Amino acid sequence: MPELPDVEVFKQYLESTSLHKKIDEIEMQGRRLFKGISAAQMKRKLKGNSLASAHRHGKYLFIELANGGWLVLHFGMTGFLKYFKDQAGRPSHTRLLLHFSNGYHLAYDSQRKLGEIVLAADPASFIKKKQLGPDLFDPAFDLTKFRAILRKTDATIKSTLMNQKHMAGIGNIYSDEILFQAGVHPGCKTGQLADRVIEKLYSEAGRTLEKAIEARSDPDRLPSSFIIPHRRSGENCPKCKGKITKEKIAGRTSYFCPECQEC
DNA sequence: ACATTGACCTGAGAGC
DNA sequence: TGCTCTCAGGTCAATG
Repeated sequence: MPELPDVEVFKQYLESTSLHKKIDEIEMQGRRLFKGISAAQMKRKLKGNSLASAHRHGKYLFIELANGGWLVLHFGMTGFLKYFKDQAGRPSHTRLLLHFSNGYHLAYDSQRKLGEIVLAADPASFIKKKQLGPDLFDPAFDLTKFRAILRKTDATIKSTLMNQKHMAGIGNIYSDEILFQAGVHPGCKTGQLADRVIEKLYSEAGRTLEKAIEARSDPDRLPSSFIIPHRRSGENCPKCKGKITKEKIAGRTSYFCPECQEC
């Protein structure tokens, strides 16, 4: 689930529920999610502290701590946040739980433990260490920069869009959507894309991600012109009514319309 | 430089 | 119903 639009929704959710509340206690489960941090360290840092602000870069959520430092969350394939009051609301694979003094709780849940929870001095140093490319919504990430990335590589367009070192935020689902909206086949090599196709990809990437955030990244709320709600092979393409095809491209299952998408 | 594969984890859904 | 198999929206390392 958690690609750029999902994490943006998590960020807004956290901002509207969990800022500026005193953390009385924390719970941790799933050792390997907390890379290089012991439970004691995490507790020392968070207990008595509060969350001051949130920032997103690609698929990472950075949470500023009132007393300095940042909590960094990555959601892997199955992570999400939940703010709740009663125990009944506690999600079943809670890995990090913050107990606030107002009686509410914030849970980071991840069934498959493929995410990451760490502490960082600040977002910039973490982004540098991870070698993440620019966030898709960074104002400095303009068409010129996008074109330069596509011109210096010759991989499939799908893998280039998903490569977090080139640009941060796009995963398997939304790469399929962007390519569908732009009418580009996921297996095209970047070297064979015309300038005008690159422009189209750039504008559709921004538009698609914006629409996804508006729809809270919920497939049921996405425009019916999107391929995501029809992401099953054999379903009809929302544009041409042809059949949607499933194929493994760039190592990931890709859905596309062979009629509408070409190189 | 790029593609492919498997590993990391757990559970849902398909197929029998 | 119950079992087994396959697959899943992410990332990383090893291999060709």
